[in-house]
Amino acid sequence: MMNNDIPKDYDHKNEGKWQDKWQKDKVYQFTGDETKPSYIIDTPPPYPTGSIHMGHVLNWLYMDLIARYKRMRGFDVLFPQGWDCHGLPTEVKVEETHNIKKNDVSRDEFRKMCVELTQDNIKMMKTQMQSLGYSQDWSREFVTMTDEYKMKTQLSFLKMYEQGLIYQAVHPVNWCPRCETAIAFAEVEYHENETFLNYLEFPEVDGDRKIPIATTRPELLSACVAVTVHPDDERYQGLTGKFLEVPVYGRKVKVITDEEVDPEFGTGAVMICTFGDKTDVSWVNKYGLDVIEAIDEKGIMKDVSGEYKGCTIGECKESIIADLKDKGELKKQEKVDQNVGLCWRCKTPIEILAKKQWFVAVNQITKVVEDTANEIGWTPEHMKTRLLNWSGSMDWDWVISRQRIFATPTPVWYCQDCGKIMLPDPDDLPVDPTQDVPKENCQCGCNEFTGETDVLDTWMDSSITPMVIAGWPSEDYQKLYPSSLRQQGHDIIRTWAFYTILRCKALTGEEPFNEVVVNGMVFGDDGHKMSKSRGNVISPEQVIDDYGADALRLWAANSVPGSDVPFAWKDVKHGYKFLRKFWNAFRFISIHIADFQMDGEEIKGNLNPMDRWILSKLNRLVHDVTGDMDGYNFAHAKSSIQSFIWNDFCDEYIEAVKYRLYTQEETDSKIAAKYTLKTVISTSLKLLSPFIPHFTEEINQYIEGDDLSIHGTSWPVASEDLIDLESESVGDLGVDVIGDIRRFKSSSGMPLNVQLKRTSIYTEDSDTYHHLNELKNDMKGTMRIEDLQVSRGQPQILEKVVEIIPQMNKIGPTFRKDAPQILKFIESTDPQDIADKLESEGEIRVNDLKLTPEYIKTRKEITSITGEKVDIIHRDNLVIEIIK
RNA sequence: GGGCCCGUGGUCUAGGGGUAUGAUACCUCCCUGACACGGAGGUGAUCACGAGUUCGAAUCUCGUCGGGCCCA
Repeated sequence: MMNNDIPKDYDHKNEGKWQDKWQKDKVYQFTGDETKPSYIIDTPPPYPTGSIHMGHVLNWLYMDLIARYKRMRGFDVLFPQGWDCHGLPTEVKVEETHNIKKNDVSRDEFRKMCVELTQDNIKMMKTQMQSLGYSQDWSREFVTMTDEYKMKTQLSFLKMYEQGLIYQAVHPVNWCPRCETAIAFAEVEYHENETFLNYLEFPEVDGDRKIPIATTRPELLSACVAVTVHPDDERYQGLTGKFLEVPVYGRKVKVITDEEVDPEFGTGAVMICTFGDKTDVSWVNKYGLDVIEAIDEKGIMKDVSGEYKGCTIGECKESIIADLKDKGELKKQEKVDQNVGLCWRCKTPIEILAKKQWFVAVNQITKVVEDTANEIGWTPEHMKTRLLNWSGSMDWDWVISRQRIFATPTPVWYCQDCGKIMLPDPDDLPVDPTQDVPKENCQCGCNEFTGETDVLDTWMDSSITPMVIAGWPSEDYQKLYPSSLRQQGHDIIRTWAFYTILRCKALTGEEPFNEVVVNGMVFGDDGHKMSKSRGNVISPEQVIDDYGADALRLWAANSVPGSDVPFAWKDVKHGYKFLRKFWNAFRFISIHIADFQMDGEEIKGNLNPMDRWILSKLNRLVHDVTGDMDGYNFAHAKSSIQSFIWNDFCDEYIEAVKYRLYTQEETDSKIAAKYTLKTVISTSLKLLSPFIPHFTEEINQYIEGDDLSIHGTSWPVASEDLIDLESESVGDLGVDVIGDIRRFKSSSGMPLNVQLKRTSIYTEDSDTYHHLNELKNDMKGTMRIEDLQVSRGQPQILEKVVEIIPQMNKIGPTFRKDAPQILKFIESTDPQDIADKLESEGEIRVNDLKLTPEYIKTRKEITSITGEKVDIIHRDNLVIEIIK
């Protein structure tokens, strides 16, 4: 050890140096040579936005902790990193950056721009990830926009199509008429506004009744396919199954009933259209109603609108209301509030259009997904319930078509003559059907094809990662499949978990991962999920600049799977303080153990009581922390280590060992102290290394040199023989008595290093007496006591018992329902009388109950002092008498 | 509206039938030969509310209220 090189302060700016070294030395490389059992992490591929956020920090820290821990436990760990590239935000960003609309350039050109942007974003995020010290094996990086990956996504499409799990059908989608694209629910922004509820009348076809209908969307009259009322609504009894005539268009529509109708709203009779809102969609599905398309992709009324054909939606609405008014068919108008869905980016009201789409037949295999979910271990367990509840309530299949450009193309052509679907040969993948053509003619003889322009949902890419990282579709992918672990945030359980289990099970017949660990959300200081739109974001880089990655990691590690974590600067600062504390302790120790050679067994025979105390605690710590890591209880692991180092080791042990280190000769006691210091430091460094990899590496170089990374060492094994409750209670006694005297000095204004003339400790308990004698040197040396006496018996003072403290944990189980009698007795009797009686007779009869000393504790005070002026400290079964 | 989770000192948090753990903030004292970016002590919680089970409930049960995530 080169102690004179150790700087006075720890500098977190060195973190980068270690990160570079780890990369250079390939410390985290997966070997795959099967000399060790493998442990595979199905790392979620983030969307390359260009910057990582606190959610990533938390999510990846869990994976990194597990990866590092498993490596040290002897596993060959595969911790790859991928990027889920495809998606609308990138298309939007490219349009903004280049100031174009995507249809202004060729699909290919547009895609190229997206690829370039994504490559830049990946590069930035990769740098950020490395700056946090995450131990991914970057030689295993995967990127979903590459040909290699697209080939896999398309192959998975073909295989599921062959199995009948992918099909094409007409389906409603959210559509932005301005952007001319389908958008996901997540991309719909809801906005409150006011509109008119228009009251019309639909005459009965075979009768005289006129049914009042209230609608906010009269422009969709042409697309009206039914009228529905609540089954219990007395106003409309006897109407079910009858036909009504739609005003203006004269078409006949049936009356149906449904529980979901709110009789209080409007007239209680609702017209169902294609598609006024989401409820319309569910009714159309539920009752198999017709689909009449009145609005086209640009938001223009179609032929079925009759005279309004060619109008915009707004124009049509205006005219139709005016015309109805003229004819006297508009009975009244009423203002109502409505929640209208807008396109998140251009704020145009969205429409629901029916489009031909590709689907994954979710409903066919929900049961299989559920069974598979039950075979996977979930931490926390209740996250599985979320998934099961979700999958049980799926009523639509999964729409995988997207009307976009930057995504994996749907590998399908349509014959221009007969419309037959043509699929590519698996060997030719990946294909872009808008550019490539099928190798063979259609069965009908035609060789003209239209390529599918719709691309695939990005979840089609990212739901096969466990297979991809294992090398699928190559034959030997099963060696690395299924993954050992998937780590993910709970906000997207319903997408990633459901889709991944579904797809992997369908394609491989096996579950994708053995275990799932779910992390919570990171909250900002407003108590909400940290997000750009809420403006409560703190960037990881900001924290790393000021306090370093390790301090940030300590913040994130102070959490457990499933629980949300508030971000707080003070927690980061606290982590930083801990590093400094450890650094200083290490610097002190290094002075003393600079040339110390460990040569085990002989030293172990010479251990002092305080050595045995700290070593027992250390080994118990190793045992506990190992259990915590296995159970993913990171917060508990982290705080136990931290409190051990800070309180037990620094505040107590080091203080109690100083007097031994300051002796001139190399006594056995001094050697034992050095051995203990070095053992504690080295072992706790290893326990901490997954949490604070840079800091522990920095210190490790001073102990071991920089040839061997601490991250290549193995996890400490608890020496059960050193875990000894007796040694711990002896040491605890020493810590307590030293603490009492330290506090005494402090409260009587004495500097800690001033000598005490004489101190006597009295006890009547023979074990305590024995233990105090063992600890005599430590107490004397640590507290600078000139003359320390340990005696059996009582000091020559008068004392009074002022309180009897009932020990509920003993009284309760013994006396059960009689416990209140005991408590009442204690409360109503003079404490001194109780103590005296117990002292003289060993028991007290309370009615028929026998109260003995083990059920109580006493608190005493000195009432007067005899002889010399002394100070007295009471503690459990001993008394300390101090003469300054 | 539905599913799941959570309400513990000012703030954050541990525990999950026996009188509440720690951190932070605040106050007081102390420069002790690693660390004042440190140490010692202190103030501060009827464990969201209400009922029930029990000798005993923060803990179990039911209900109410409040919050979060996801979904409609």
